[in-house]
Amino acid sequence: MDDPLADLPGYVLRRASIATMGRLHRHISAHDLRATEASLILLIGERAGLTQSEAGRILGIKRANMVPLTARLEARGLVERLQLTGRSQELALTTAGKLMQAEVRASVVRHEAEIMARVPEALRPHVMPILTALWGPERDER
Amino acid sequence: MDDPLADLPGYVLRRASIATMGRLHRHISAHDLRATEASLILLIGERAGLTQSEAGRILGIKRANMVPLTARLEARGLVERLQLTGRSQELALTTAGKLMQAEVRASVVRHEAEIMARVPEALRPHVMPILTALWGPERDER
DNA sequence: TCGCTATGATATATAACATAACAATGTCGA
DNA sequence: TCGACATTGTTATGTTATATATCATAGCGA
Repeated sequence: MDDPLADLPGYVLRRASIATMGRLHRHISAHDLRATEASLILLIGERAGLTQSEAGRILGIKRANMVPLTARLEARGLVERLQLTGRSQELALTTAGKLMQAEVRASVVRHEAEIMARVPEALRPHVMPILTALWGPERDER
Repeated sequence: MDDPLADLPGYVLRRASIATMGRLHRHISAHDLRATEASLILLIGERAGLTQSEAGRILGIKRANMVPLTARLEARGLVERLQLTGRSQELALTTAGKLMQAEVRASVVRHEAEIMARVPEALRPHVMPILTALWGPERDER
């Protein structure tokens, strides 16, 4: 097919991300979870006691969009909201949630291994530094 | 904030893609174009005579979703559809479309330079090989 | 105490993607 | 040659992840 845009880093980055997300979906759809849901479960598992807004800030999800997200996970009995003060609430995994988190983590580990396997071995050490640099805030480089 | 998922290549890839798309948007919104529209204009400019379905196949956009996309660009006088045979139609840039394509290309070139500028110089040669590898085999099937 | 801000929530809009069906039109093999 | 099949463009519709604006309430700082 020979895509004439294939020499544009931004374009290829986007295509790589879409392709990778598709592969991730194949892994975690077995748990009937979406990528955002899986990321929230992993985050809460790693940092119990987070507030809903804090979690959104870390994952780059707006406060308003966190509501249906956590509501779904709560409805499935994976996450519970503990009233912290009057207005904010801690997120925590239920027992079922912790089980799910372990399974998701295993799936993700497999997925991440598959990602790295696509990259020629000599380039693998450079993957994270490059991706992190592309993510990062403005770079104050010389 | 210290994102505990920041060591997962797939997650960082997605965040990098989102951040980069946001920066691209800042560039091309000056032309009142969305990223998909810009990519289609660039593609047609580079490969005049494409069919609507062919363009969709290259860009990874379903045939059904190409309809409103090309319709918008046609309504703005940037793209025209030439009846090729009875059922398929060539896409081509109008004169205004060619002007737009040149402007978009300039914006994209600037954007791509900014992308590479984020990466430490020593790693830059590895960016495209890595991203291309992550994009995967869907691409190199002829 | 009073005003500002943060939180969770609601309603709503949009972009980008998906699927299913359809008519019209090509193509190809028997 | 012709009939079965595949392709194209299209319409309708649904889903997911975004975004914004607004609100009541609750906590904080001056």
